[in-house]
Amino acid sequence: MPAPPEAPSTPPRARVILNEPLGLLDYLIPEPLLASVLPGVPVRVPLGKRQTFGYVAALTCEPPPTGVTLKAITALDGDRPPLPPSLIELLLFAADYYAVLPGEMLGAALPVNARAGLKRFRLVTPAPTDHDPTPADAEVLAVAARFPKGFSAVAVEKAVGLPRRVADGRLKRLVQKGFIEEHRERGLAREVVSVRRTALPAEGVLSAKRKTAARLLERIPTEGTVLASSLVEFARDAYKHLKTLEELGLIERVAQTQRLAPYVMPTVLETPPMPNDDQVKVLATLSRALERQRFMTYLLYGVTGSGKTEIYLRLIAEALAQGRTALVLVPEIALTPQLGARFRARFGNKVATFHSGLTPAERRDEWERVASGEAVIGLGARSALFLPLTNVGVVIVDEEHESSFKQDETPRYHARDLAVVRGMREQAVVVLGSATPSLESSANATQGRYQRLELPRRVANRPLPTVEVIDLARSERLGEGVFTRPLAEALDRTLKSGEQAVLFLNRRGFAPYIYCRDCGHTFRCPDCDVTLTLHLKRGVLLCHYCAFQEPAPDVCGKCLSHKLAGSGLGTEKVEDELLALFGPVTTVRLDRDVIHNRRDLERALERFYRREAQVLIGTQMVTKGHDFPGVTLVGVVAADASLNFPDFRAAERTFQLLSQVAGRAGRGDIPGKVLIQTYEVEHYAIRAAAAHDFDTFLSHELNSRRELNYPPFSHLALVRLESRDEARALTAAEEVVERLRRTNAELRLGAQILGPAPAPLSRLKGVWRMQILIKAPKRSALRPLFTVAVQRTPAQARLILDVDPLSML
DNA sequence: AGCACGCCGACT
DNA sequence: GTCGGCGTGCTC
Repeated sequence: MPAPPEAPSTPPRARVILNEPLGLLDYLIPEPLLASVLPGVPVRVPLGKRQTFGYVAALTCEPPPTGVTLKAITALDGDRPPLPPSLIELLLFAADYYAVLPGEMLGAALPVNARAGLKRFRLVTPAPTDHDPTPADAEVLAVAARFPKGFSAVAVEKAVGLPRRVADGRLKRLVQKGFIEEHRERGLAREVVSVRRTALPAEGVLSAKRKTAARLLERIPTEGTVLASSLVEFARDAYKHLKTLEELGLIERVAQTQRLAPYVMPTVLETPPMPNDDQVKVLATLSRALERQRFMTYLLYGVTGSGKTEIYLRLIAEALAQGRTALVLVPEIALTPQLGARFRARFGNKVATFHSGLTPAERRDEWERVASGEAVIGLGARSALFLPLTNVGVVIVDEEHESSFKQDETPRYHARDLAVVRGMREQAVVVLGSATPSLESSANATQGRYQRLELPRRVANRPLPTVEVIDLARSERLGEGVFTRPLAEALDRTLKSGEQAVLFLNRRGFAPYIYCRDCGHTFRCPDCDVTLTLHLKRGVLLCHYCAFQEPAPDVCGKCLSHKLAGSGLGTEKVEDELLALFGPVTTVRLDRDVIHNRRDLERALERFYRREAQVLIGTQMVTKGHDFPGVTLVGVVAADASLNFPDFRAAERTFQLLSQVAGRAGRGDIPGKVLIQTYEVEHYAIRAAAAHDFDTFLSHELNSRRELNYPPFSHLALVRLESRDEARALTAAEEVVERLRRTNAELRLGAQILGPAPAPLSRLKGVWRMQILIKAPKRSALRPLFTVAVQRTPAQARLILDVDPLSML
């Protein structure tokens, strides 16, 4: 038989990644658009009966799948800038790696998350009488009743533990029946607002009362315009004050879709400090790599206070000189105004900052400044990974061990890992910096995939603090037993000499556990599988997972006995004890009880920095990179809480926590001292942290991981099934585990499939949680397992797949 | 997001 | 049989 003639060349189609939870879909390209439809170009497309938008991912000539009639692209989307094709490739890689739909990945990458629930619902009162709620209705209505201010579809999905589709369907029916009503949140203004001076302020117009407005006015140049959003950094409610200025006739608003004038940086550019010998050495290696323009990942192991930021700044300057761009990722909490200011002091308006404190409009502004090429340095938390930079020369992930780089909702990507991938695709120099690198990165360095660089000394030759471990089992305790004598005495000396101290404890509240001495009854959350924590000042028992609270009881709920006792301790009790032992000490507390947002955090840190308080008491928050020159003593009240965590990373996290908190001591001229109270004086994580000995910790921990076949010696994935109904969660989990086991056997993947078992937190917010852990010898073994796990969500349960899980609670 | 379809138990 | 109620699959 003669070979079939060459198929007539089909016109190319566009393979589009949509802003919808969908895979790639193909569209015909209308004749006039043939030349302009290229990878990265934004397009409007029909989808079912509506229009949506997406970005061209690729051009293809493949025939469409049978039974599909292709629709055509409606138009180019003129409202959006194109995405760099390399970014689209990254999204596709990530979608595959984390087993999510490409469209879900795009949703996470765009600056204003269209899915974030603009549509909200609220309960109609009184309830309509022409319908009776069916059982399915009642389930959702029960949830609705908990959100008097209104709720999103996502809230129902989470609270009821149903797949999104089911939740949506039920909500729709409830709206039809009149039980709930829909209200839309105000849409985003599409325009970018700038302001311009119109007159010089007459004497006395800006009265003393309008201090903030006056301050803002100073930031507005006499020539040209400045973005309104850029002024938010000088006054939280800048928009309000601008309105005042406008009413006074001092400025006028210029609304536009494009910015006219670049944001003028009012800060004085700083003179870079001279690098020390260690820094010079590290920089030499990094600049050589940058010059060669070949991808390499460096693990920059630099002790706390060793001057990593200066390395970053200089390396970025070199990249910019090459005409390339830079991406800098930092943990959310580390992105302080000081850090932003330090970058802007060097690079002015070339920096775009990106963090959760921005309003949606501000996020879009910063994103578009990058897309337009005006900003060439992207500095931000996790999601800054997706800033549309082109020609990236440097990728930096600071504090790379931080767990906040992993997103804890779908898509559950790890920004550090994807940053390395992005760097690879851009032939960039990637720097992962940390004083306590993660085991994964350390192992990569040991195996030669990354190159390790070191900054072993603090700047200005400041010594590392001395660390002393105090045995809680043997030491004399004072007062209620929170402080041992050595810690109390050290605190006393510090306070008397007018220096500052940091007290760290991993738990907030007063007592994490209340029980009845007569019958043993414990007070537990009705919706979660945890004990309630006593918060004495607020007079409540509080659930730290769902915010359930009830008045602190004075009788046992079961036997009515009055003999209630608290067990364990939290930051509130530490503060109490401190005041009881030392009298009037000024303190700042730093935990979620007192700190509700960035503003609170900044204010509290500022207060301590200015030495308006002598002791800083807090949870994890105190460990993160703050620099307080006055701190000479750090006390870890109890290291055990973190060590006894039911998770294979407990030792690693403890080591990191202790090292980081210890790093807060002695950053000024007086050397620092650290005291760690613990029952586990012999534990290697504690001993190594006390000795500032990362390498000993690393080899210990690697041995233990190898024995138990945990990362970096295996690849993990966690499948969780959630439902309000315990039996449904279990049945669903059993169904999934069966599919996984069969595929594992059939394809001889050699993975271990453990479970189903109740999650360590077996119930949260009324939702039961069953989980399955997959341990695979090779990454490639996971892919087919993901496919069968995700292909069909079992009835009535929510399936969550977490690739490379960081927390298994 | 919006629609088509199929299943199931209840009712004509 | 048929209908309302409900969950699921698909969208190029």
